[in-house]
Amino acid sequence: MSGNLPQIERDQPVPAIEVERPANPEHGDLATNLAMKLAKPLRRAPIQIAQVIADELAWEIANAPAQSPLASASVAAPGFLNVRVSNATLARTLDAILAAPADWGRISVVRPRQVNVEFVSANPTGPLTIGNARGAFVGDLLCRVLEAGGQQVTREYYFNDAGGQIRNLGASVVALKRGEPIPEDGYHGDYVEELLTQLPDPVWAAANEPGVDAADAIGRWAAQQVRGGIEASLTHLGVRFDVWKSEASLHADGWVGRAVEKLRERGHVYEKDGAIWFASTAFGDDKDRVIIRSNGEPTYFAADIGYVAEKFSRGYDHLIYIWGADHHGTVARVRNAAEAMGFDQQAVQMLLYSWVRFVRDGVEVSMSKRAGNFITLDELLAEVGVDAARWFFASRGATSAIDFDIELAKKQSAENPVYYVQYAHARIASILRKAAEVGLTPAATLDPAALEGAPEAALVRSIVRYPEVVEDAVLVEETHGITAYATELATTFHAFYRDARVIEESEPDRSRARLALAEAARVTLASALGLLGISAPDRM
RNA sequence: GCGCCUGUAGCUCAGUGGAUAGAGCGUCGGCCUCCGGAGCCGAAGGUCGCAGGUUCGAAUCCUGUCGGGCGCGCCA
Repeated sequence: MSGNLPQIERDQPVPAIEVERPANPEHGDLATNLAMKLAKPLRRAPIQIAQVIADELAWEIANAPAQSPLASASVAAPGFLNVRVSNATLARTLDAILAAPADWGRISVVRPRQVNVEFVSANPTGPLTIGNARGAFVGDLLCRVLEAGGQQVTREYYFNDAGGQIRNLGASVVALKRGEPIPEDGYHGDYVEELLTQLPDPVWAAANEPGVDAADAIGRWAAQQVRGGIEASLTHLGVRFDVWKSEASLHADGWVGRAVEKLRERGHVYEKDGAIWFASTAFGDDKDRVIIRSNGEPTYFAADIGYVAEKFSRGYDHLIYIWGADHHGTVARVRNAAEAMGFDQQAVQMLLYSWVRFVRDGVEVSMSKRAGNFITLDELLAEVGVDAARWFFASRGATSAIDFDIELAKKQSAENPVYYVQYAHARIASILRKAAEVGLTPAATLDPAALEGAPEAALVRSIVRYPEVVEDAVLVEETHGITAYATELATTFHAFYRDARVIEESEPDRSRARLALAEAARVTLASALGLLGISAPDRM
């Protein structure tokens, strides 16, 4: 464009320009605000700049159509440059999808990292409840998105199986066993009675040996039982953890002590009122934090600090914590402690998911694990189904506060959008089966002319957008763009199905081209659902 | 009091400076001689909490303000 437009002065900052998909397809396949951004540095009207570029592109398309991926370029007020992609380009993309379906949607990795994602991390004092649900789904979905972006992800679960809570759980079981009332701080859920029925005689006998603290011993046994149940629940919803880390082991293996020592060496701790404090304010925190109590016991925060060091010792480039919004007060101190130990604070990040307000017929469900009135995660999944629950959480941003009406979810389960998407997938699978019966298979090489029809043009444009959707999801580390896209692609396919008859034995060429489009749509739906951990059934 | 999050259609939620603010559910009205009707088409429904500001352009950025949630332990 040097001949028609002035040069940008050397000291002028070059503005960031964007290329995007117009909301209105009539505007073209891609649009850019380039001309509007250049208006100021070039001192020209945006519409004029856009026209010069559009003319140049049009000249290229006319003179060397085989070299240009575009079919046309046009200008719209106040200075948008809109282009249309050629059918040949689209046809080649479809060929590539069918040739290597597993690679479709895979994006190029900029910088592969080892990432540790810690989530759920509920202590084994009872089964997982619906209160733990969002953390489980948000964490798993984040891991899937990170993996889609090429990161090496470790899913980690942190728990305390030795603290006062565990002892209280043990005391509750002991009381039931002895026919005594459950103590003040004890647990009352049905699962406590179940634990009692599972309690093996030898364990009970050993707990009652002289000199043994029965509540403590039974608590340790119960925690193990409960943890097994938690693992089973998580497996059921499709989340497997690579590492289960016990808080007690951090102390036993010396990580906590060494971390405190490290902070001391670097001059970030001091003593006051008989306790040892971490000077968190030096890193911008509101107040300093106790790490060793005046009675010599380390705080929970001390274990956190040791855990950071322990995690980094395993070679991770990045630590991510999935926490409920109520933990935001602890974010700064943990990151500050990491920095104080010499780690990069940027390498320690917390994703705070907002609270889910569980509602039944418009009335909030109040829960207390201790009092025993709670809904377990297993019960929720039994009511609404794993796929529907996954979709529910995947389609909402992690930080938005949301309502979950259980009755509504049950009522809507048959009309849940997840089934709409799965139905589209099953429908395509059925068409392909039927086509194969009459000897029709998807075309391996698509004729660009086959994409000229309106139904084909709309469907192919929806399909080829998929990698951008994945890239966006990786970038923002959220999944709701994927659910929205999958819904849109399903809608586009249903419209295609209505307008374009796929199986037509009298017109095998057109039929095979449409089968190729249908198959590409199916591959894309399966990939999008798979990314979310949701099944893509061939029949429903 | 201080800090973080949040306010978009009847409901649940998208929209990370661009064109006419979208989806699902719900409501109303249509569509089965034909590849799966768990589908399709159409309609109604919005002062983007409010008020200023920045910008060619603001739901989006800034300031103020009102409402909602959460956090401010030698608890875990």
